[in-house]
Amino acid sequence: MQKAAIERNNETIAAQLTPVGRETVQDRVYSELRRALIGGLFEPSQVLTIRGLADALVTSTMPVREALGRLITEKALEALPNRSVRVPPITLERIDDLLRARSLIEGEAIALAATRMGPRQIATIEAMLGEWDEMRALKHKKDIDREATLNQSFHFEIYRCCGSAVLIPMIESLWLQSGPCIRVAIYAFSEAGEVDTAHYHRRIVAALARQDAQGAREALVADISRPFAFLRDKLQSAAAKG
Amino acid sequence: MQKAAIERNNETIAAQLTPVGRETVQDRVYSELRRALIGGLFEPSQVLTIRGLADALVTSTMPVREALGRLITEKALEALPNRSVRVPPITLERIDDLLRARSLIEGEAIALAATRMGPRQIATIEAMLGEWDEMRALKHKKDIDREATLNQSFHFEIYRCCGSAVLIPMIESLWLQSGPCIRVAIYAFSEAGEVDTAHYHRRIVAALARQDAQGAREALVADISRPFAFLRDKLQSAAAKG
DNA sequence: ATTTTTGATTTGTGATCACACTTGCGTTGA
DNA sequence: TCAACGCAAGTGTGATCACAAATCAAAAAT
Repeated sequence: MQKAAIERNNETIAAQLTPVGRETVQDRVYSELRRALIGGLFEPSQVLTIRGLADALVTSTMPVREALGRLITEKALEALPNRSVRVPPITLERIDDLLRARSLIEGEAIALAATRMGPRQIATIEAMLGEWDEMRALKHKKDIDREATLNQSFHFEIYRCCGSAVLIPMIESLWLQSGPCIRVAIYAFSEAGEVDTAHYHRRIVAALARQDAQGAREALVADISRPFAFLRDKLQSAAAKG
Repeated sequence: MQKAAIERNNETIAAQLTPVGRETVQDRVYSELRRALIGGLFEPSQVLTIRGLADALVTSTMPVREALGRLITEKALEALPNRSVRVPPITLERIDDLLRARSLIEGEAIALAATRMGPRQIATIEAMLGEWDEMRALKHKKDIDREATLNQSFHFEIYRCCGSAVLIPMIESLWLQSGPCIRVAIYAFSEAGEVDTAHYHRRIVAALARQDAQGAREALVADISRPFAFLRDKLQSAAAKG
């Protein structure tokens, strides 16, 4: 009985191989739609059809309809009484509502993270700061997508440190809901002279580095408030006109 | 052209008829599973199968699998790597995590509601208080289900007044997640000499009646903390033994 | 006696089909 | 000219089937 030897051999193999994983089609569809939603690829009020998405994603309707159902329950999409689904329209109340919820929950998450982040984690997000500057220096025009992705990574790298398995999915849901709104604001931002986002991120990192929970919370709220405030003004002036 | 007359006739009919609604099977399955989860009919760590539930609910697998998918995304259920689904197990960290999130979000919701509830709404929840006392007086033994239902109605009647379409679904998700845990505590409660829940509810109503947002928040946190604290102790002593 | 292997059953996933409802457009009627 | 009707294309929902992976139990091997 070479049980120990076999065991040891298996462990050696396991150490060299990387798990292949078994992602379902539905998972891929869901992830793809999430990415599109957070990235603002869909416009508010846009109607989505199961067969249309299935064609676009080159699958059958089955994975798509389940993914849509999931997105509807987290309020990333909206089920109309006609049984068609659309991305929720932007309203003034919704903007304020989303900002309030995000300030509350993401504020709490970063406050928790402030007391739990070690030098290792601080270094990670500082590196992202550098990456950000670098990207800005090159000043590529179409990097608005990369900017959004980096911004997302920066925030969630912090939130992950809050140590709450309950808060993080809620934050993801909030990003999903505010994605289509935010993107509208971001586009407008880059046209109207742009503010330095990196400045806000630096304030956040500074507060986290000195473990200042309250300071981090305030810096974060300032950061996420900007696009919402911008969007709010835009909507109000549009309402005044029309 | 009797257009006006026809219009009037149609309105008369519409006033007498009640909309029939068009609830799908999937919606019914979803609601039923939600009810079971919040009510704690499923035990933590219990594994659920699609075909098993479909048989129990007397439908095909299709509506069930979509409902399960939705419940998984809101963390009411958990997808194992084996692709089977179970109700999440209770751990100490999870209990603390859930209590913190609920205090934060439901606390905010009740604080908002405190400034928005009119005499009409106050009267409604006061009536529920009376209903509660009445039920207690009869002292039916098996009314633990009704108690839970009434408790739920009481809380959500308040939350509905916070005027946030974003916070309420999150609170529902939190109840869904803590349902299985809470029920364990409630059962233990009713065996170990029970505390007067109505007392806590009265404190909440009193604070709301005088529009005391901070007082209402504190009273609410005290209310929802009890079962969690109880469960926490129970789990710790069990861990000390085992 | 313990472990491994083999085979049968169960389970989740995806595809396809049938049906009912909605929508859009062209025709018919006043 | 315009509203009402009717037909056709499109869409969501539910049922059923095929298949692969997991689970479990009995049999075989060590």
